[in-house]
Amino acid sequence: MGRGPRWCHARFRNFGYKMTQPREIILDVLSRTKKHLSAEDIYIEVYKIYPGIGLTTIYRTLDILTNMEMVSRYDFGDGRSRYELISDKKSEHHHHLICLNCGKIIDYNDYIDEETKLFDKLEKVLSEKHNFKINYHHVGFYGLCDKCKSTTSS
Amino acid sequence: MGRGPRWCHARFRNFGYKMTQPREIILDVLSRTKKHLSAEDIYIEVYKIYPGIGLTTIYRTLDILTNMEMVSRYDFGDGRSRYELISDKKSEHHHHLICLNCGKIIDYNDYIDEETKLFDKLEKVLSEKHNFKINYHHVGFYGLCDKCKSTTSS
DNA sequence: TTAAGTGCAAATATTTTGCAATGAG
DNA sequence: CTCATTGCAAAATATTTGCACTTAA
Repeated sequence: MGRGPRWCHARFRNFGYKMTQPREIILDVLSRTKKHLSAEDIYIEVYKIYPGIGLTTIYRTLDILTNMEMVSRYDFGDGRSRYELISDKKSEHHHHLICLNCGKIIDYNDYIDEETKLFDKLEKVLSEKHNFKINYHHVGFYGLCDKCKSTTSS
Repeated sequence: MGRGPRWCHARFRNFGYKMTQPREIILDVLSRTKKHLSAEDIYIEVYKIYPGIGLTTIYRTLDILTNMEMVSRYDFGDGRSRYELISDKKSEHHHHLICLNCGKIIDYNDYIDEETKLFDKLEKVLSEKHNFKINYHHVGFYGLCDKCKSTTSS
């Protein structure tokens, strides 16, 4: 499935939104930098290309993209939301290890096939049972990373 | 494994903390009200028993309990952290469906056995591969609940 | 006795909102 | 043209910190 500028443009129109320069650039940043960006991370990247940008626009665009099911929004517990483009490609699907001490996030995709199989089943069962439309899922393992494990005394 | 006041008291001491009345009551609230409470939820409950309580103490105690691996901290994307006691009992283990529109959270434990089996394996592999100490994991399915699915036009 | 714990008030940090100006279609 | 979108400044929220007082051990 192609997801170029043309596809996005049409998709925006279908949802009753206009395609604008800030929105195009935000999408570009999201597609170039794959991993769990915060609103400010995105702001900084967009600013390099389009210094007129405001943080408000970042937040509002991310809301729209989440509604359009193009972006997943997740919070790893460091007090800010993180966003990623939702990918079709199996190879890009991944989950997270999150360090409770320093906030470091490690992506992994070991056993992703087995996970996918189970999750496909789960999504089907759960969405029927609870009459729930599932857009995406997240899996996170929380603990202490390499460094913090040896450092932390608390 | 018993987890009464005595067990907790000892555990606190082992970590170099003192057991205090606010902490006891917070633990009591957490054990009576199992599910994903926010700091303020907890504050309100504790206040009923101990009106001298301050929100700060709630936050500080929850930090300690997270460090002590007695509580899991999770953020469902509504801008506040949620906390639950980590349970040994398999029957209490559960995961979540989260509505992106209204924030409703549904607990489920269908296929928990299959999940558990896979996750035990994953935890072992991941913790070795990344030299990471895993305290707990969270699984969340994000989408639209029954009500919001039919209401939302956005 | 004394270091750890507490509550308050103030400080941070993130996200949201009101509003006048701008721009896409 | 017209209405959605934008950026700014201000507001709303959640969480953290400084500090003097209190308390468990």
